Amino acid sequence: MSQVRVRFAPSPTGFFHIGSARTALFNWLYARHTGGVLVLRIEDTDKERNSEQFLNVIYESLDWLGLNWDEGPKAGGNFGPYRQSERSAVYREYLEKLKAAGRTYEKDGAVWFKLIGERTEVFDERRQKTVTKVKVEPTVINDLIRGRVERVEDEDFIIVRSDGNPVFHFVNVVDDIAMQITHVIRGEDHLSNTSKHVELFKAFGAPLPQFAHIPLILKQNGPGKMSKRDQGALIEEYQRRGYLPAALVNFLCLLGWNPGDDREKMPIEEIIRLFDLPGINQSNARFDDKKLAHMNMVYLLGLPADRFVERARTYFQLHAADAPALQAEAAYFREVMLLSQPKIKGLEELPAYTQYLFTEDYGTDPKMKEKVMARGDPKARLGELIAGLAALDFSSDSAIEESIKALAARHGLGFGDYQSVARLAVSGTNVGPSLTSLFRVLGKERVRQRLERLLAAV
RNA sequence: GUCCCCAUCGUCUAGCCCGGUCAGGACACCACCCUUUCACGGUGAGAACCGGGGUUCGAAUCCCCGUGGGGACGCCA
Repeated sequence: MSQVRVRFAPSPTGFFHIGSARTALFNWLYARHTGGVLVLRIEDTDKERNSEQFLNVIYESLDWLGLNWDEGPKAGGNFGPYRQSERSAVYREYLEKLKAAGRTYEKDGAVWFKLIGERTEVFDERRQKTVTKVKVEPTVINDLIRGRVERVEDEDFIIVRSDGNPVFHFVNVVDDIAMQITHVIRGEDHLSNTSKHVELFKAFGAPLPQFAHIPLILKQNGPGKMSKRDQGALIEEYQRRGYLPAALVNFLCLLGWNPGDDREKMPIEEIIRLFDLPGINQSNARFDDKKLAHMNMVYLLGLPADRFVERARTYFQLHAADAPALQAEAAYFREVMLLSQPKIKGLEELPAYTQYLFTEDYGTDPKMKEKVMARGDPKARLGELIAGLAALDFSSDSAIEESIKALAARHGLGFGDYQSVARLAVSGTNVGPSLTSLFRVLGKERVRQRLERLLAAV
């Protein structure tokens, strides 16, 4: 059995979105699973829409997701060039083959591919024009995911535009032949096109690759497939929001594929081991950002301390470069981040979640303040805390807890009686790490200042 | 409109191929527990075989027809 060769063939005409990412991912998984080769081919035959900027988005997104390619731009290979805009010579050569075989003709300045069979003129209501139908045998494709699919391709189609540029169907097939692609793994939106492609393969006398049409990702709200304009569709958005690429990849794997049991969070090596084309679902999947967010949290929770701190710092640098957090000592920054790691769902919560730990200029949640001040005698508690502060043992979380409990006991109270007002004083809010951790991290002096400031304000 | 694909909780899905399970898990939602706030976590609840025929002792599972969803029908890819 010869080596598997698959390709991911994006067109740099838009941003890189979730659907493209999953197609790339499934090709990558299959290549890695079989020990085959992943080819990256840039389909930039449409000069009007092509752009270097979009091309870089593709490279960066694949890179971020960890989907490396074995052949293609930047990687090289024996079947290049890998940008279709640089392959005109190849297309000319293949076009000559079709011409020599009598399978083309010119009309309106464009080159058409000629089907073989009896021809009749019919009026097409939808397109409001007369078209030529050709009586041909149905094209059969044995799709690895869908099984046997039969479709009749009964109209000639353009393969070279009047401006001389070849179109998608033609270059796609020519390159799959020239690059010796063995498996075509692509979105189901191409299933109907496949009959055109099969006709071309046959006209070239080339062996058919195996086809595997994967289900589409539907937009979360409203009808239809996800497009680059939809909310949450772009890969770069997740990159920007500090999502872990491993979490996104894991999530994407589970959209249309599963290991056959209940496992969800899985190391990529395990996914590669189990992944196979026939295991892919046949039905479309709706995108669910809540589940993605959950997967991201699970990965965040599982990150080793150093890696989490590193990610956190990168996030701050990207989004809050002027944040006091980045001015803080590395050890302090680390401590605050590790306090936050088990509490947050995404890195994007970090700046707001930790802001009061890096500045004295933090706001107070008015609703929270009202609530806390309305219950018990918070001013008295504040006074007691300040008076007893010098005697509190700040050496560890448990020491702080014990000494506050002791202080509370002297007044016939419990820890809880001091908690909410103390938290309000040191953080201005009611969400955050445990109070003892906040005390310890802030240190006695800053805690004193904050307690006194609140007492003075009420 | 024509052609192609698909159909299990709100969502992602297991089970289907090789008919016999209280139709399982996860996200979301709700309740309770844990708790020093907020989360995490734990327990529990509610929640699905699209409809109709057929085959069969027996159908989520096999077949047919509806219906619904999706896609394609460009000198876009």
